[in-house]
Amino acid sequence: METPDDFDLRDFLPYALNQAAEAASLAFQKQYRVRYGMLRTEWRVLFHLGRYGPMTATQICARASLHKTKISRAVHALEQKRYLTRMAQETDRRVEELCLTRQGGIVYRELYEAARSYDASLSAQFTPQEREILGRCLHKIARL
Amino acid sequence: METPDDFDLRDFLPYALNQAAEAASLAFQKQYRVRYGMLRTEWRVLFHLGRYGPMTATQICARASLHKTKISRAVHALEQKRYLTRMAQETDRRVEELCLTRQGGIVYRELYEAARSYDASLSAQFTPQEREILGRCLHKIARL
DNA sequence: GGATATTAGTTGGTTTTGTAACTAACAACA
DNA sequence: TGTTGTTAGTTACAAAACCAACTAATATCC
Repeated sequence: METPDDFDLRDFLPYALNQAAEAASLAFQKQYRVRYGMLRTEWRVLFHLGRYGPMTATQICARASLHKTKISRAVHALEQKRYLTRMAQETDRRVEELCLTRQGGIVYRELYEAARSYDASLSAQFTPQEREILGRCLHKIARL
Repeated sequence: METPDDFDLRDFLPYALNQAAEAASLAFQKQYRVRYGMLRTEWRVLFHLGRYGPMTATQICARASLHKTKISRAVHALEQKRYLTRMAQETDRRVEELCLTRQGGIVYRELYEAARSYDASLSAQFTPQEREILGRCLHKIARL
């Protein structure tokens, strides 16, 4: 039996997801990359702290499903840029609570707005129903 | 005016796309990574040659929207593994037509089947309508 | 209390990617 | 022809990601 030739690479879900993710990330990257010299992981950490409040590296790990070495380096970089500070915990001296500085907060809010409007412009490509289904499908795949 | 707090990171399309793409890729990666020691780019090049027939590196570039250095390295690696051969063109000696070997073809067909069945298992998570919309949205975003 | 295991976070070394400069072959046109 | 420009593909170097080993603090349990 021969291989049927009806399966195009573009229809392969992991491939299609990657192409779309790359295109979307690349476009948004410009916002934080050239304006603030941030890397994607740094932006994510910044976002987490800005959006959900101070937390520890491990908590970001869990929320963002990023590896702890990535977090560690991103935190270091953000610290250098004076976007966050570490606060030693007295209850457990291994842990440091991470907290945006005033400046970090300002950058966060700017990027937050940029993210919102970028998301809106992407979402505008679709009907509300499509957008809703897209979001739901992506969540589901991410959780698999 | 305060920043409205209704925009979750998980709803940010580039983020959701990345999370989903990573989850989907990671799972399928095992197929080619551990079984054949291939990288993602290598698998893509292999797929292109197997699915669409012999072609040059530049043609793969265009089809796969991969950078030529990635292709170059992937081709080299696949050559080392004896999965493809290069055929110098007489009309233009800069160009080499890339062609799967018999072994390369066998690996391709195995991975092709693995991809099909993986895709099917992912797609089974959704209704046909959802799957259709998902695919269409992803294509659209990738082309932006 | 003290040995052992766990957890938080960092560091070092290797892989992989990204970017830009490069070589070689061809094309265009004076 | 010969100068200039373009295209195919490679290579070299820098940036980033990945993985495994590490330190330091805490928890467990005898």
